[in-house]
Amino acid sequence: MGPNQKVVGANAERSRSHNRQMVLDRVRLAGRIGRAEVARGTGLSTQAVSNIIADLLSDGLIRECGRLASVRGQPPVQYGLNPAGGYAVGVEIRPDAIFAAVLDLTGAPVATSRQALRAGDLRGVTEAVRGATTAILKSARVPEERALGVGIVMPGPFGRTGLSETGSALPIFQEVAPAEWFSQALGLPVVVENDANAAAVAERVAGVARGLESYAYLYFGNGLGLGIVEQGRLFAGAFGNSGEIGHVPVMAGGHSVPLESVLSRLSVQRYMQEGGASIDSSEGLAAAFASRDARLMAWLERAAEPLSNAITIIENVLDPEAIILGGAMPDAIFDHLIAHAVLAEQSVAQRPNRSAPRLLRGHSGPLTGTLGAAALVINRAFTPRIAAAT
Amino acid sequence: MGPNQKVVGANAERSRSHNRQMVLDRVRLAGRIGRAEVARGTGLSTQAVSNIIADLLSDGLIRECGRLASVRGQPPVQYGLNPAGGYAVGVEIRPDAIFAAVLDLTGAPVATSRQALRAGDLRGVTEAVRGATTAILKSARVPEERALGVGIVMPGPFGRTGLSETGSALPIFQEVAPAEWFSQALGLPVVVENDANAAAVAERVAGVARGLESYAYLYFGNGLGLGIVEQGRLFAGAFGNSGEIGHVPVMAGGHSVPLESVLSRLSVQRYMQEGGASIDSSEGLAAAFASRDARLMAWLERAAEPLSNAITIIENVLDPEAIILGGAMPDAIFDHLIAHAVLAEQSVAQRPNRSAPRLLRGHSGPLTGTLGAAALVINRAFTPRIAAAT
DNA sequence: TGGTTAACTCAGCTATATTGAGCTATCAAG
DNA sequence: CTTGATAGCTCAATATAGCTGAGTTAACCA
Repeated sequence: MGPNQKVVGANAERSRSHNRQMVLDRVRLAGRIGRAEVARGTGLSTQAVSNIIADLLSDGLIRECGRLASVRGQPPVQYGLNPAGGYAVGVEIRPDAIFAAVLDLTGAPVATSRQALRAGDLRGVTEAVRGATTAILKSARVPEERALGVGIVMPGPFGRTGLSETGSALPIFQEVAPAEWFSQALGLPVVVENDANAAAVAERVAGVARGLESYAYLYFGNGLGLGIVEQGRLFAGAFGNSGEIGHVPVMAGGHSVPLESVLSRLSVQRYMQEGGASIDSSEGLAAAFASRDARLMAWLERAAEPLSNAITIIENVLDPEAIILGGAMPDAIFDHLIAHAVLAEQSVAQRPNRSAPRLLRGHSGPLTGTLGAAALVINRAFTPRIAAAT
Repeated sequence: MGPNQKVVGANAERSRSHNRQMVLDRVRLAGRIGRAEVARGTGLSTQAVSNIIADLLSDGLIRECGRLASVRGQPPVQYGLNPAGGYAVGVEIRPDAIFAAVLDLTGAPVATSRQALRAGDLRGVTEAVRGATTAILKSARVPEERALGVGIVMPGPFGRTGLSETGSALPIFQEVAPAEWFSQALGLPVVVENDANAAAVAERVAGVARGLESYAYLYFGNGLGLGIVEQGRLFAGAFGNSGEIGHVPVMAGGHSVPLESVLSRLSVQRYMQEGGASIDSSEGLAAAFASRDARLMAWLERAAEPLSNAITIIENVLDPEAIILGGAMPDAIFDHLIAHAVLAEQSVAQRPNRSAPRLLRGHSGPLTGTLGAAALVINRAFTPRIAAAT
């Protein structure tokens, strides 16, 4: 969240940690890989890679996975991630509940939980997060030393902004820096992001963005957010509030309205309600779509143009490899939106040699944000940086 | 341009180079600074800084600038950049001419030149760039070993895109990677970017973005581009074509048109021409503005809304510290645009504790791109990275 | 069976940062 | 004017970690 990384001087120790993470990232990306190939990919000597691999093995983060039968020479010993080598907790703070999840090192979910949030004040939220964290770690039987950290997703924007009055943000964190606060309270490393960023990272850890370096994630939460990843790094903006694409004005019905008022979870719910149908669950939406509910189809019709508009903006401003659509809506609706989006012909994205489609469907469903929160931690464990968290 | 940096393994040697650049960047940023303060700022030991400073001194990149009278203790020896320690060449390739400039290490211009471009084919352009480079280095009396590199600005988008047919790009570089090509041809390190990115970097090296880490530069060239800098790094996008904000559709006169058709140098020229006045120089525009030419004022009036629109998009999607307006137009017009832009109240940018205004005027005038090209090189010399240029 | 290739290992080397002791220059208080 | 405090700086010793080059191992191929 925000500028929480600072470029820092390199020394032997930090070099090692940087290289370790780089090797780990290679292993993750490749699935299984030999040392020599890691060396070629990282620019390190085989010897250095050997030492680091030995380290990672003894830490239990990776494991041997047989040998590759190659064409010539000694067949390389393959290494892959050890799923049980580390676990990440994800916590999503919503107005009325705390969702939690545990992922293993490969990004596979191990446990999920939900508990009501009674008190919305600082102490109440902190206690609830602490409770959820210890409970889910216990229920997933994660040994203490295998807990890599906690990712927390909470509604943005962060800090004091002109949007604070909208009530979407957690006002209790306008003054307290949430990451440090929770890290202190939980005794574990903590990453805090908004839902869109978390979802974006999750797709890279284990999802459709695997192998992508630069992409954008259009996240349908209550509002509409945009998670931006470039060269493997989250784009945070100066104050950690990038990606508020929901507030961009678009034309709808002849006048200019905020994008998220016509393209978001809340928007579809309101529209359905105006039509007489009250739907407040993903299942309800999925059912309405399955039965081709007229009101829902009308909303989809109406949403197509603003969506295309948003895509044009994202493609031209950010030049991503692909745009991922996902969040708190049913799969089928995203598939429909993707199928019916009108993609501009005149666009830098309209390149003949694309490797990924311009639009992808990401993880969807009510737990997207929670799983994304945990993915933040996994991602950080794999991201090399000669930079210290503040 | 594009993904031309690759994260690479750290070793002692690369650590040193990283630290060197970090120290140099501190010195640049501070103007004059003592070793102890550099050490505190970089996280290095004073000893390490001492060694690096000695290195930089003997390389002539920095120089002693007296001592600071501090409150207590031994007054620290101050160091500052040595302007003559290195020179950067900037080359801007336009359809009909090659502009060149030389900057010293502090970013101050030392020489500029212009020569006609006869042949627009690969060989012709290459020869012209080589000619311009050697000529201007000679005329500025830069010793060979003091030439840091060449920054080249050419119209994007780069590579094959859906926009290639628009003719704005240099088609000869659709297949050849320009940076490697010119580096080979010139025997010097080469950085290639589009005009907007170059201008953005220039403001950071010596301009209004000094001290800013995350900002966006709205560049008025023939079209309209956006240079994005986050945490001191250029945001390139997946294929080096980020920032094509000119192609984003906006409402004007009741229907949707590309932003740059109502907000760009070409747009104002066309509009004036339709009104009967043919203006094709910055001086002409400045004069028209000074005399409050009715047609120009009408254009400005018409441009205000699309500009506000663009600003809203940039602020919400990128959350910059500030947005800089600049490029190939007169100062006065930018000042007018800034004064008359309507900034959304409902924006993440509307924060109470801003340090920079939301809009700034950057360098303007016909040489903005050329000077920016040279600034790219300066910037690279100061940017620490455990990453090798490809 | 012997040659070729590539992966891997071992031991010594080197580059660089850190640590701690000690020196030096300035300011402020007595 | 002396003394103490503070901060900048230097020197020498130490530690970390990656690199190099020679040697070993395991497969394939003729």
